[in-house]
Formats: sequence, C-alpha cells, structure tokens
Amino acid sequence: MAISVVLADDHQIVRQGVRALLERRGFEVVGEAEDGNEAVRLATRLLPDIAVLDIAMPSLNGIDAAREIRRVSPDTRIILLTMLTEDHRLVEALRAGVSGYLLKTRAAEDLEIAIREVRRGGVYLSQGLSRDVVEAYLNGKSLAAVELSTRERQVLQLVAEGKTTKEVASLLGVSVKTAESHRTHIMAKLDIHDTAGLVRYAIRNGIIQP
Amino acid sequence: MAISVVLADDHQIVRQGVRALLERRGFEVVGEAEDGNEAVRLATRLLPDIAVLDIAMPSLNGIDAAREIRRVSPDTRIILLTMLTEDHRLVEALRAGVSGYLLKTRAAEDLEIAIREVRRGGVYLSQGLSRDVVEAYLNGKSLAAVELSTRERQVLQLVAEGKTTKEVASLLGVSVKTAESHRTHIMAKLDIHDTAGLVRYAIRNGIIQP
DNA sequence: CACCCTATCGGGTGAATCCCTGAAATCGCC
DNA sequence: GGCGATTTCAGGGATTCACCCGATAGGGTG
Repeated sequence: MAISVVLADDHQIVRQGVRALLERRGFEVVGEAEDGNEAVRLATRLLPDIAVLDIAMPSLNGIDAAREIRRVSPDTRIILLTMLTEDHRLVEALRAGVSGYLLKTRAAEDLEIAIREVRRGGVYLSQGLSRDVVEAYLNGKSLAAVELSTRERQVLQLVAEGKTTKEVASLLGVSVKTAESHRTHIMAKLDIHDTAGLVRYAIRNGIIQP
Repeated sequence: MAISVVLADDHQIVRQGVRALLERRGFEVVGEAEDGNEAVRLATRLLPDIAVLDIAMPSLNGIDAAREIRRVSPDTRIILLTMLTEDHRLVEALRAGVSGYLLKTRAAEDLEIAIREVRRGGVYLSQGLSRDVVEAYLNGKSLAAVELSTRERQVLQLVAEGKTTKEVASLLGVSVKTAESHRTHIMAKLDIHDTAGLVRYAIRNGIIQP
C-alpha cells in the first residue's frame, strides 16, 4: 500500500509542488491544509503515515502543529519544511518530536529520501544546517551544549553591533587575541565564516535587533 | 505555439509547483533559475514570452532582475511572485516594468489568468494589494525616492549575504575596484562604516532575509 | 554647454579579518 | 584526581577591508 501523506503549507504553489513531486514517486497525498489547525484536524481524521508541514503558517505554526499531531496520531512521522536555517527552531522542532527538517531550497531533492528514512524510524536533516546542532543531536548530547557560552554570546553581540575586535577586547577588558579567539570559536561552532553571517545569525536568534 | 516561460525561485519546491501547474495548462517551461542572475542569463538566451520571478532571491532580487530582463528582452512580460503584500515593493516593481504581481498564497489560482492577461499587454495584480498604491503609481505620482541606485542595492545585497568584494565583482562581472567603489559609495550615502551595519540596514529594509 | 549622478577602473596604505598553531589558568563534574 | 569546557593569551601569514588619491564615460537636467 502506498505511503499516505498529509501536506500543510499556506502557499498553494508549494502544496502543488510537493504534491506533484510525491505523486510522481508513488506516494499518496490524502489531504492538504493551509494552516496548522487544519493540518491537525486532517491528521486526527486520516492518521497518515507522514505529515509534511511548513513552519511558517497562520493560526498555528508547523512546530506547534507537529507537537499536537504527535499527540493525536503517534504513528505519524513529521517532516518540516522551512525557508531559513534557524538553529533555535531546529532544536525546538526536534524536541517537538519531528523526524525530518528540510530546507525549501533543496526540498525537491531531499523529500523522497527523507520520507523513506523517517518511515524506517530514522531522522533526516537537510544539508546547510548548523553542523554542531545536528551532530550534538545525533550523538544524543544535550542540545544546550552546542549553544554559545556566555562570553561568546557577549562577543557575538558586540561584533554584530559593528564593533571591531579591538573595541570588543577593550570593552571586555581582555587582549585583542582573546577577543579574536572567541570570535574564531563562535565561527567554528556555528559553521559561519564571515561577519555578515554572524550578524544575520545574531538577528535570527534575538541577540541583537536589526 | 505554446507560450514559453522562464521560472526563477530559489526554492526547488516552488519551481516544481509552478512548472507542474503551467505544464498542465499547456504552457511550455523552457528554463528554470535559482537566482536572479541565472534568470537574466536564461532570458537573454531564450527570449521567453513570460518570466515568472520570485522577489526574494539570492545574488539578484526579482525586481532588479526584472529591470535587467526588460532591457535584454523587451518583449518578455514579467510576473513577480511574493510572500507578502509589501506596498513599497509593488511600486518599485511597477517602475521596473513588471506586468504581474502575485501573492504566493493564491498564485495557483491566479497564475494562468495573469499570464493570459499580461500576454495581451495588460497588467495583473493579485487581490489583497493596496488599490491606492497602484492608483498612485498609475497617476504618475512619486513616493519616497530611493536613496541607493540599482547597482548599489545589488552590491549591498551581496555584501549582506556574506560575499567578499572579490566575489561581488565576479558575480557582477566588474573589476574588484569597481565593486569596492560601490561599497564605498553605499557606506558614504548611508553613513554606515562597517559590514555589520550594512547587514542590519539590508535586513531592516527588506533587501535580504535574516 | 555645464553640472551632477552613476558606473566603471586604477594605485597605494594601513587596519582589520580569517585561519593556523600552541599553551596556560580556572571551573564544574563524575 | 582527572576530564572537558571555558577563558585567557600569543605569533605569524594570507586575505580582505576601508579609505585616500586619481581618471573616463554616459545620461539626464537646468
């Protein structure tokens, strides 16, 4: 019997794309929803094998919908689609019992692989996600471990505010080399290798305001 | 002969959805691009009847791509796809010579109608857009003048995406010195003197996503 | 035509960034 | 007590950035 899938995305175009992709590969799309609440209702009624949810949806977002679907239909495996590589979202999603986390930039390549993997009880995560977050999760380590230390967070904030390394060092009362070292560690942890990326990360994670 | 279409969106899933939709209705998708530059190259080479462009794309956004496509292929009608109803974007898009402006939430319903309308030389705008903005444009009124030139906005976008000056120069097909010069002009105009500040400005003004 | 803006390209300088290596002191934890 | 993580500090090198100076060329405006 074909694997049954429920889709939820507020953009018709995306639903159409996912549906076309899945039907071509032999999956059966048994329902479509355009927000999280509808997705939960569908999952409750249809008990699908898989639910593919966008994160950003009106009325109930994909992560909260996932949590609810896990409750009403524990055998349904959940795959999230997202625009951005938001680390804190990823952690939240994994805690909510999500089995797959795909970036829309590469969902078309990955979706079939992801579905087959999570059906076997595995977890599938797109390329492009923070290496440390993913590895820590796969190793079963505490997710807090990959978060930045207090000092690193301070440095990141100052860098994202436009301070030079020299200014950071001065403001924190340490040597320039120390500030530089923190910066290097931050970039290694986050797998981000330029200032612009650090600024975007800081904004995404609420460390500074744009 | 079928109406030829070039698609550009950085999300594979969206391209797949639009393609499936169009092919079902008898249109011919002759090319797909995943950023604005690629879209311009395709349009230059293929001279399609229609270009369907996402607004938010890396390297070159949909509006600037539209402007360029109008230049290299004046007979190509351009339809933009967007997530949000951003009024200032709409005005800018119309100025750039765009013929259609669709919200992704309803693109699946409207796209065919839009294409047939703009092929006849008309303009098609989704429901949900500000009627006032459109009328103000049609009456030739000017809203707030944009402070950065097109080229400068392109450079700013690339810088904010984390590209080095060398990469910017390469992507734009100009010398490193020219890219550097644009960057200097941007910083002078905005009175911002570090990369982090440029990134925050770009995010505040919707030039890139955090 | 003169003027200004935009876009293009160059030389040069000093600062800053990115990456590599290494190391020592402190602290929490098992 | 040892183990790991954090925080501290350092040298050196390749690259990039920010800013200084200059120039040419086209488009549009008064």
